Amino acid sequence: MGNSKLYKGSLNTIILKLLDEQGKMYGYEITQKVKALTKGELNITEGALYPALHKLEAEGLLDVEVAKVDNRLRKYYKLTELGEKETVNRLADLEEFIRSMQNLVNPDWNIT
Amino acid sequence: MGNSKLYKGSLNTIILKLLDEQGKMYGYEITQKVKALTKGELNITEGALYPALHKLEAEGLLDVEVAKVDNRLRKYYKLTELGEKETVNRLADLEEFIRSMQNLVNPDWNIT
DNA sequence: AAATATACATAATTTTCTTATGTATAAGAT
DNA sequence: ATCTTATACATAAGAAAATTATGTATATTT
Repeated sequence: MGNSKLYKGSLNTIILKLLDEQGKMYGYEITQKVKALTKGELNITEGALYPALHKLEAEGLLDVEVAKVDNRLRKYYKLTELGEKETVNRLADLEEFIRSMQNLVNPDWNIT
Repeated sequence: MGNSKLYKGSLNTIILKLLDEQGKMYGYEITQKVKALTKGELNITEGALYPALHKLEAEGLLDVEVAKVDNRLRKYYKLTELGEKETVNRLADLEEFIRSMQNLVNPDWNIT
């Protein structure tokens, strides 16, 4: 579980990537999705997620839409046009970073 | 270049891995090696490196040996026995983290 | 002679998390 | 019926780990 502390710096990009894929998501949904996709490896804490969403919104990368489901509040986020452009860049950076890390840590891995 | 900000949390493991490979290295050498291995992608700043080395030494994972080459100071670091054990664990964690990130960011990549 | 490279170090600041705490509703378990 | 867990948001305090700026000193290249 030591891994939960290793994703620093990439949370924003993960959020953008998921929203790009899924169209729109709400916060809690994002935490569950990441948990599922990583088989429990990455657990995004609420204390990290919500401030991150607010910041991305403030930067103009996300739009928010409030909904009420089962008498409970949900805030659906989706990419703005600017957000879509930024997603491409940040994703490219993250992918390059991942490749670099692999090269350092395990040059034997083949990525195809 | 945006990448230089993305390696948070993994610097210690990178240092340990390199020392495991190379036997012993000094600080400046580590920065150059990482730069070379990643083709300029990852640039470890001195403000990050030296405190990291000192901390690893304080934790008992590294031993230091001072040398003078060309009238200039060098501090060679190498893994202690404890350091070697820790390297195995942290490297496994980092590899798992990298795989998780790949799954999130680019599930199409095949790692063989 | 000046600029760049080598080689260390630390302090101030910023970024980005974790942990703790709070509110509120719904669903499942005892 | 009550307690626990899940859903769903939020923020504040603190810690961790970087960046940036600054400092010292020697060697090499221009």
